[in-house]
Amino acid sequence: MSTLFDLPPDQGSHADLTGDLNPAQRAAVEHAGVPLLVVAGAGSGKTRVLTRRIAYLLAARSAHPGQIMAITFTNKAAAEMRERVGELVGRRSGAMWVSTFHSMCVRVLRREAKTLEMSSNFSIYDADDARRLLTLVARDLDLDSKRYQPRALAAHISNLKNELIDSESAGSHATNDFERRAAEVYVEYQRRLSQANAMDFDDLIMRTVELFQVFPDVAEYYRRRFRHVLVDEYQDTNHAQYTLVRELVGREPTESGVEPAELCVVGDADQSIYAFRGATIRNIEEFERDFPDARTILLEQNYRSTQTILSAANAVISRNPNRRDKRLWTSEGDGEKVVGYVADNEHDEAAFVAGEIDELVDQGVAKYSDVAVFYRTNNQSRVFEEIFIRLGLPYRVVGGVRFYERKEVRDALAYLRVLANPDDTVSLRRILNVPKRGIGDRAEACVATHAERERISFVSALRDAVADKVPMLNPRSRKAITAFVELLDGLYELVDSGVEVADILEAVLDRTGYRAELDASDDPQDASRLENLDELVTVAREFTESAAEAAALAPEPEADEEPDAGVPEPGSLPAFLERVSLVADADSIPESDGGDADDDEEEADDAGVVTLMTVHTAKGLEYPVVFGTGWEDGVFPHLRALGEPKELAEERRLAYVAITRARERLYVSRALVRTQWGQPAANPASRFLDEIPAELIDWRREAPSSGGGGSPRAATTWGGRPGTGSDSAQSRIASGGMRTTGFKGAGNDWKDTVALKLDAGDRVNHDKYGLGTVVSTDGSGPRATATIDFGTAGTVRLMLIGSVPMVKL
DNA sequence: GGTCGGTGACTTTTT
DNA sequence: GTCACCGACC
Repeated sequence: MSTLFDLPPDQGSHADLTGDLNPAQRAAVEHAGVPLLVVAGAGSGKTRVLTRRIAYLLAARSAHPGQIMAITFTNKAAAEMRERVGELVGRRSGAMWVSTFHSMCVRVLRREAKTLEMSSNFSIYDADDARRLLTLVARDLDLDSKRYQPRALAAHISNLKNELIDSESAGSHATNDFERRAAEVYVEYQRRLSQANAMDFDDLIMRTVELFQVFPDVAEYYRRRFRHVLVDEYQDTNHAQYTLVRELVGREPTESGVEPAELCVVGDADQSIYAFRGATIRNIEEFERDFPDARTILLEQNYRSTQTILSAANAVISRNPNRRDKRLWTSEGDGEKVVGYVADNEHDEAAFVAGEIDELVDQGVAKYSDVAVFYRTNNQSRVFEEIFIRLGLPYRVVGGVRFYERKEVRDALAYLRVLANPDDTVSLRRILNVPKRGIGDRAEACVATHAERERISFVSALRDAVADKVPMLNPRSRKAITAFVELLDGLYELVDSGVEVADILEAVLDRTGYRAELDASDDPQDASRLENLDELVTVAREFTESAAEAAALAPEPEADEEPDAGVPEPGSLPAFLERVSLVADADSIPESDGGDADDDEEEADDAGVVTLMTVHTAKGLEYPVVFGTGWEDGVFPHLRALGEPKELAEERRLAYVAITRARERLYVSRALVRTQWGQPAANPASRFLDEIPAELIDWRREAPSSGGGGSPRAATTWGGRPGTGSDSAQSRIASGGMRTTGFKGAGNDWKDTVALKLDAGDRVNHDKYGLGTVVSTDGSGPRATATIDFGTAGTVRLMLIGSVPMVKL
């Protein structure tokens, strides 16, 4: 870049890009040179900074669009960035790579397939495919499916891949029996993947890193090309993604003199909530160590929420140990207090939420679409749905089983995948007998054994079966297989003759009898399956159409840009499959601010619908009114996190995410008793509730203060000191646990110790439920629970953590 | 080869 | 409570 123009003194177009930014934002946009970390608190305008920075690179620093690579985690984020950059710089944005980690890797891998000695039309296996393959592998290795559950194996192998540990070296990293066996599974799993010409999600990243590391000239090509690398949500990167970024940027000039690219990462360690998927907060925390001359800019001014909401969020997150201090603030004033509510049970809680929404809407304070209800786990949506339906309150649940995870959709896609990649054994075996056509486990095993023995693919083995070359196969099965192979061949002909995806899909559904079977059924679920399949056909139809439109107005290819080799032709079957593999995002989230939402599927009136989702799903979104529900120890924070300081810290970040989604009004609620796993459980108040300063909360309803209907026994059995009589202290008492009024540090304080040791048969007296007998106990340490029969008061499962309002007799 | 009933486990999930 | 998987039956 010419130094002459590095610091343009006064140009109007640059001022447009930075004039309305606060000083920190402007610094982040204008920064040049050393690696830059932008620590962007919730609602601090991070997307704005990223998009402005890209536009600024073009306008003020004479960067070329083709030199820019911006990486996100979700397709939604990528699409939003692409759109907003497009608004700033116009069609030039077409030459940038703005994509997710995974699609960027797929693009590279398809281009460089030859180098890796693989075919560029590889299938992409998602978690479900991976699990199926692992089930096959584990079975073939004679592993006990209880001890070596495919889920656990999948998780372990995924972790290894995230750490860039390949199958050959996994064995030497194993520290126990499970890991040693898993390493064997890993080896065989990789072999089968490669045989199936497939990669799983984690492979996409790992193989790209490997490509860059093993072939420095390939790495140099991309390094020379991408002079600016921007990474969004940096706190969510795992080790493999981190390494990928490093390889892409480079540390020092290459032998032929290519300087490292300019790196800008944006993230917020406090919003890291995907550690369970391998994300490591270390990457953002150690950025300055990884890039020793790096610069860090903090964005703390918030443009979303009231100061009350921000203060609540700050107070909660500040309990996390070892964090970089950061305090969100706003110039917009305090706003409403947080509203708290203690419900008797989850139905009562849902009724409160529904009633409150109703009132807000009646008073004209909010529209339905302004409101979101958050919960920790998907199953908690049920009780809200029940009452919303009863009251006729329009709502929509986001998440849960997603469109592309539905069985019928996956079946249909498996057919398409087999048609695009006949070696895709997992998909082939999935549809072998779907719909039922008389090819059972036994026949499948014969074919599989034959394939293994002859070292041929599963499809070839099927053809051998037709030619009667597969031993032990009974004639009936052979006939069924012959019919199946003929069916496939008919479909292959369609593909070869260039029929468009939607029509191939229609042919699959008709010729296989899949649609006919659902048509004939009177199960209402099958009716909705049919609808989903129709929807899939529509998606395919639109995919081809929009590819055709895009081709018509595509920007001129850049001079230095050769066409991407190996990348599927737009609109084609392989392109469609790639799209649906990498975009598992069909359930669109209703817009909170109405306005620019596409109203295609808006059935309700213009007031929109209430949105229900998990806190995880809510990340990155914002709503004027937020209901945070189920704030109970054992629910949120989740039971599994209670004894683990690290997991507890992640739950607290989740609470921080939940709170900071709210713009104007925040509600937090909990239930004294909640049915979990079919049994009522009395959970204490979430410790996160205690962490919100009492003066910020307006308790609409508190727990009964004197132990409810039970005996008037004194509080001599617990270790805490008597309550101070303040609002929040009272609410703590009745919940089944008095808490200290003073705050303790995060992590392992007295709350995490078991107060009461119980065994089946013990008699107890509980302050609320009275006399009871312990039926059973479960879990240990901080997860200990006891199921207790209180006679007429019912049978209740209680947590034994912290101070329990109960004595052993 | 297909179907029914019992057993056990059960977070969160951007791709 | 519910879903997925396995083993016993038809």
